[in-house]
Amino acid sequence: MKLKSGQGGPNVRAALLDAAVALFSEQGVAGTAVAEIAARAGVTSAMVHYYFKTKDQLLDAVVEEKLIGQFIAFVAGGLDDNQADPFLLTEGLVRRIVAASDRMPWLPPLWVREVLSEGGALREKLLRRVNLDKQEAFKACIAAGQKRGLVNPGIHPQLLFISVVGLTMVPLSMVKNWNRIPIIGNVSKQDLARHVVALLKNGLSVPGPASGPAKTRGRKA
Amino acid sequence: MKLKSGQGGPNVRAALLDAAVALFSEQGVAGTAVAEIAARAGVTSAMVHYYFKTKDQLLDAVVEEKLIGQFIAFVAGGLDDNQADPFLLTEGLVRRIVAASDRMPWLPPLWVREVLSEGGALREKLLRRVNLDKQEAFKACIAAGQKRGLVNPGIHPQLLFISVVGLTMVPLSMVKNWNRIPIIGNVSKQDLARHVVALLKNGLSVPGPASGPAKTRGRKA
Amino acid sequence: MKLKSGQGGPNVRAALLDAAVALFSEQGVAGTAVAEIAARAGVTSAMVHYYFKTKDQLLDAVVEEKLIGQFIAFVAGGLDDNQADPFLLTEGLVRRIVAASDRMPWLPPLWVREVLSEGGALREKLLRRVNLDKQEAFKACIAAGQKRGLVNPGIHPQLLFISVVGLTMVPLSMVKNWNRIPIIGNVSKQDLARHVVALLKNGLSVPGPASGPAKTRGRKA
Amino acid sequence: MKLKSGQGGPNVRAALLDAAVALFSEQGVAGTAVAEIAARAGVTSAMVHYYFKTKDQLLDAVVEEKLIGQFIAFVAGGLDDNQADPFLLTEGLVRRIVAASDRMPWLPPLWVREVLSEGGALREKLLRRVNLDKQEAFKACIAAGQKRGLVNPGIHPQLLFISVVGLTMVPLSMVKNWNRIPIIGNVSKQDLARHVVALLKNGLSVPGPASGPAKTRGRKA
DNA sequence: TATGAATGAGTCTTCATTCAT
DNA sequence: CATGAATGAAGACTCATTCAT
Repeated sequence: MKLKSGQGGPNVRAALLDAAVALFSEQGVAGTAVAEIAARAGVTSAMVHYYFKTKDQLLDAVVEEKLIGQFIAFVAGGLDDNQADPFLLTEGLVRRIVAASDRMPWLPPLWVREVLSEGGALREKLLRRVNLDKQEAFKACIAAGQKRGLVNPGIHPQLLFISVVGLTMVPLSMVKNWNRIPIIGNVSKQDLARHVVALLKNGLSVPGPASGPAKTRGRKA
Repeated sequence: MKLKSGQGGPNVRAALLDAAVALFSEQGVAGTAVAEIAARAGVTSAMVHYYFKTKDQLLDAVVEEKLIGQFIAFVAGGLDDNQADPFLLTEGLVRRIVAASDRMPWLPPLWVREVLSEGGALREKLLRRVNLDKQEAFKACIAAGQKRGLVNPGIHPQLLFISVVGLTMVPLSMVKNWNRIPIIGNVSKQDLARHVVALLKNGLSVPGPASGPAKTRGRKA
Repeated sequence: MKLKSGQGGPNVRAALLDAAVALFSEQGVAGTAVAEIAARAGVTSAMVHYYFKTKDQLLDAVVEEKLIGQFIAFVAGGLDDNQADPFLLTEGLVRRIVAASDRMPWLPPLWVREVLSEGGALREKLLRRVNLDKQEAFKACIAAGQKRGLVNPGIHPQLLFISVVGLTMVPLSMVKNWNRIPIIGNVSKQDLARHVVALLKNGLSVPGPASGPAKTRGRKA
Repeated sequence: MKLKSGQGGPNVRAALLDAAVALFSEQGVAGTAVAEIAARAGVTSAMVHYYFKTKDQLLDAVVEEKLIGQFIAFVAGGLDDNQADPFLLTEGLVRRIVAASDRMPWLPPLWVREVLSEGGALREKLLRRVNLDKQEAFKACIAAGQKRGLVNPGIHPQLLFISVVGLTMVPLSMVKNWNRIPIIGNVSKQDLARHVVALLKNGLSVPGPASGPAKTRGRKA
């Protein structure tokens, strides 16, 4: 795996970033030594400082190039259409996130631990850099849907985005351990996508004439 | 803040556990030095080893006494009734979790980072000790509801529990930062509870005669 | 084994000294924590300081009461007679040392490590307190024997005492491990005593008229 | 004393090993801090871990490179000849050990404290690695001598090797303090070698026609 | 007497970082 | 570009010692 001298350059930088996200995903940022990242990339820890100066700046690069440039770009890239329809937009978001976790299996654990968690090592860095327009548009789309009477008025448009994230990222971050947890057992990512889409699309829809589903089903039947 | 002698003993142990969960919640387990915990409790770091022997055993105590004894006991304690009704059961679960985060504000960030995250410092410890019967019963209740035609068949009973956790814990873990995130802005925990309950109860209900909510809105309009 | 309160007193002090020599023998002085000694005696480490003030003063007590009062007194006690005969004196010394190791099995390892070793924790303390008259007398007896033509003139009277110590204490300090060392194998303390006595008595005797023992014994016979 | 860069590397490793054996010899393994070793070699304590990873692995290196590679190799190297003659073999062993203590003055105290002592820090490590063939051959040579009627039958062949060690190592380990001990006083290593050789060669020889030297001298005179 | 609680100093070890080559 | 060597700061853990009760 070691890179031959003379070619290194950009290769090494990329290899270091890949090694970094992989290890951060498995062990967390605080639990990963710079030397481990270097070793996984087949170089010395001094090279990490050569390319990124400090561990903190390596984190900046991870945020910029991996989280924003790779993950967010991928997810946002598939949402440009259908911005009018809250249901299609939401479904698309879910499917893009699940699809992203196939290309970037390191992402969900890293995101849950270092972005979603208070005090996560990447949280502040990401918030400072990321463009929230897409989330703003998502919220607006939901809110508009509610005004048009298409969307369940009990939903908080501001909270739906984070709900989607929680519904997808948390299970995806545990994907490797699903079979170890008896309650979850044998489910696939496709099962997860279907489950979340079913829950969200039905949950977003306007409740039927009977006021509340829980209370009224009895009457219905 | 220093404790006067005569009250030490058990008090200090409890104070150390409290300090530990607070700091773990803010900085993560790996990012929290034993000395910080001690300082927050007003004692020397040697006292942490006096009461817990090692940092790892301190984590054991946190899992046993705080996560299981305090949080899980509290949440599970409120679910004994209504086990027959999937809707009431789910709503109750959500409300207990939100209520728990009032009494134990340190919990959600700690849970997201150290329990939900792969490689989280408390994950394995908790899985080894916790009793999963309640989760099993939850899954069974949902599945039974589906068989009786009361629950949305698109739902995966095995995934609903983790969905509830993701829907609640992730936003709750960011509660302190809600106002800093423009998209979320000014919402309360009560708003969150209402939102999640609305989403889940409607999402769990059986879709109306029209096949899918997303496809049918057209007709309405 | 725990002592009931109310009786403690001298019992505890003695138990602590016993525990100390046992542990020092097994783990060395530097490798033995005060708390271990206390635990072996069934009390708290604070009691060690109550009875001996500091670890260093505990060492003083070990030297005074165990090494001098117990071991040296025992060995010297058996040597009062036969001071005239170098052979009997030497044999007696060997036999007393071996006998002492039966009553005080902790002694040889402790002696080798902490008295014979340069920088041993008890070395200086012992040298400062011990009365060397007996050793002086031993040396004188050997020297006198040489002058009378009874003792091998190749022997250094000043070095014979330490030779006896080395010949006995070193093997005795390894007694527990003899069977683990294939070269030594199955020998008893009695075997050791016989071996050392044979070696010393013959070694001390005046070589035959033939110049070298190895080459000439043939001729004699 | 600090080493200028450019010569570092292997030099520092060797300097650390030298510093280690010197300090272990003076203060014992348990009594020597890693930082002391580093300081004596003119570097930081982190360098000890750079070269040896842990203190325990430093001990492994001491055993391998200093005890086995240096001392045992030196002593065994001089014994290849004369294996047939028990007297020459024994004398050679003594002289090699004494000669070794000139080149490696740190050895005898280290050997007595950490190899001969039960629970010594290097004891187990050495026993696990060392080749005991030479000792086996020594024992066999003595035993063969006995069968041929050349060697004192009172000697235990299995115990002679450890006797030689005790006779040499114990006094050698105290060499620095000889003049402080009045009984020993002013003797040189050469005196010691002569004394031990005289004692052993005569002791090994077959006792004269008179049954026992101690009992018969009376008659003689 | 005896203890539990508390501390401060010290030890081993890790790690981000630097630098000469 | 790339490395090996070196460091300083920090962290977990141990331990002799003290003291109020």
